[in-house]
Amino acid sequence: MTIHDVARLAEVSTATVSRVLSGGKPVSDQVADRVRAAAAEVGYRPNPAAQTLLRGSSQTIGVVAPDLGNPYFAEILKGISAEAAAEGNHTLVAGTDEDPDREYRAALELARWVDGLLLCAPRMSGPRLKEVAAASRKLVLINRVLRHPSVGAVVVDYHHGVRLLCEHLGTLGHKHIVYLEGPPKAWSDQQRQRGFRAAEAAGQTIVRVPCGSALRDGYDAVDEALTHRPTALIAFNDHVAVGVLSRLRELGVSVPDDVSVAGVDDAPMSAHTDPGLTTYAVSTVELGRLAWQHFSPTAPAITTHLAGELVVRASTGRATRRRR
Amino acid sequence: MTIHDVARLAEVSTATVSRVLSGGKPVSDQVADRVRAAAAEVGYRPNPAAQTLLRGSSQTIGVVAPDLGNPYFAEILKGISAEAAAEGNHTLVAGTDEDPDREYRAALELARWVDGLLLCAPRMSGPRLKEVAAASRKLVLINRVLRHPSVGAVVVDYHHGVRLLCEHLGTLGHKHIVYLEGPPKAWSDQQRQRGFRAAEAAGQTIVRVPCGSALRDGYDAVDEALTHRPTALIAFNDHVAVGVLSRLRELGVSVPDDVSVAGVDDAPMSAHTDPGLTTYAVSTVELGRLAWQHFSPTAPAITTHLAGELVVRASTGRATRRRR
DNA sequence: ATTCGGCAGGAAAAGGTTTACACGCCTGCG
DNA sequence: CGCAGGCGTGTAAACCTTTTCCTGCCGAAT
Repeated sequence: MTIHDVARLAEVSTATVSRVLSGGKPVSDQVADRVRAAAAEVGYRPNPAAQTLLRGSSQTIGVVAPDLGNPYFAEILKGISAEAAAEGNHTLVAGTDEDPDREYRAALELARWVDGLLLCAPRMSGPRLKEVAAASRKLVLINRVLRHPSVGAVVVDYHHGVRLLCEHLGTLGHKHIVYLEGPPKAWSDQQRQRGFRAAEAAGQTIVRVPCGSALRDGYDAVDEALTHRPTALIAFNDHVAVGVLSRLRELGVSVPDDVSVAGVDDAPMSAHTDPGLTTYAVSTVELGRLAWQHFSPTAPAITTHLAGELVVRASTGRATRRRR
Repeated sequence: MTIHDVARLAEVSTATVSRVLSGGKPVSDQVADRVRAAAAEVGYRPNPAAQTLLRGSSQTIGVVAPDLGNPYFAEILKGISAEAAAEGNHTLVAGTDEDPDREYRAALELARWVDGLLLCAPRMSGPRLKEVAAASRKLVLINRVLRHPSVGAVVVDYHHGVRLLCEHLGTLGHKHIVYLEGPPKAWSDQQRQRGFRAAEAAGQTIVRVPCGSALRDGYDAVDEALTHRPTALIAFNDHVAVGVLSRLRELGVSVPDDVSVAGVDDAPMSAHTDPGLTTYAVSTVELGRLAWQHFSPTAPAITTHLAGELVVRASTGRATRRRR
């Protein structure tokens, strides 16, 4: 089952077998046919480990994400792995369950294997991130920036997104808004916070309630959020917002009549909730495509900014007087 | 950055370095410290390709799924990769976009790399599946059975699930049910069909409407489904059912007052739709755990059956007279 | 005192592939 | 007719690690 077996069977050298199958220098048709026949007969396929060892490239990229169950990351993974597969690359994946420490270890571990590493929304500290950058041949970040000469990134402009959402709500008369915060270490949460500070400067009241990034987090945070008597809720992302809608329905709070709800990201299901979710729409397809481009050997180590757009659906409406 | 550099720096042989770092035969403390210091100084980490070549094992499993964006597969991937990571294994992933041909090629490709291959709901033909089984060191299937002496599988009892759903609907007086079919090649769809045949034998009328496995498929299939004037709809899975609910809402069809809706799988969001989705609940955590167990070298090549349970939520109610 | 056993560490092979270099033959040109 | 060059093929090195086998040394036992 090795190249030697094929060579012996075809009565040629291993070099010739390699040339026929991997296409190097020209080989006479007669010999090539014999080799191909022999290879087919024993069902020969080259050993990838040996190829990797020699070439120094595994034709593989690594993807690390905080939560593979989150549709946002699942979509990104789907996109990037499709792009990779189209060019004959493989995708090695690791979930970290939002644990910065596991994330760090997983990244270092994968770095040795892969040609390039994609870190989705990394939570680890800056110094550790630089360590990972040094350990990996190519590092690309999604939704995190890092001042480093060899690291590419593609980030969504959440600052802009939050401002759009707040302006939209402002136009509808909302002055008291609760923001259900994402994971504390998340860079993308900090970007949203910047947007909220701008909204505060513009006269809106923003109350921050700790929450998280999962559906269940949103569901659980609603009760506390309502104690602040907001006229509108903005969730860290759409996944959270779905949980929020669900809990509000349970409590008999009407959306958007009693309270408006908005999310961020435009998850696939967001158009299908009841009511449809107003959100800041980001194309995960585009995100995956841009991230993939950063892996090209010639790609410059720059940060690409990706703007989304406001999608208004039925979950936001005119502000009514504060409840209770 | 190779073991030779460390050996030279510590003034020992490469064999000793390997013994210190990978723990083989005993090494004197004095030498061991010198090696560890040298390794730390140059930040040495063994080359995984070389280790793989030598050991014949990559400490990696491969996962192939029809659609990584489908929460069902995303959850399974999350579970299996977590299990794998806990034992120091990596996860290589490939999406196939429901294309049996790409699935076949991806499986063969991955088979050379990995210690074990997990095929989620494979759509490829039986003969091809056997080919993949022969090419891989260990093959485990999810939601597909194959008569083969070395292939393990874990399958959900969809036949049972559909019968439970139909009985539940029967109790509520439903006699005219539309089933929104899954992908034609899917084994798990055929299992559901068996369940429906049992329901037909019990006197219910089942009309089959081609649909698919994605949210959008459900949304698109509703209009045709309604032409059959059913009192209840059963979707291939919950993902599809969410699309169904959305389209019904758009059409002003009330659930469950005008028509009942049920899904299969109990996706994370199913408890949070409006109305909550009646479904046949399957634990993806359990599914992942069982699949992982099959990768143990001592695991027998058997098919494990996993039963779910009926979860009744608000989307199913008493049958009313047929609309229109 | 000599031999044997045990222990620490070194040399070298094996794992499978690709590719630079070398070699031989044939052809074409001087 | 002789030499050079090109084409097709073989040989062997390189990629990096682990592990087997072996060597040399020291202490203990006969």
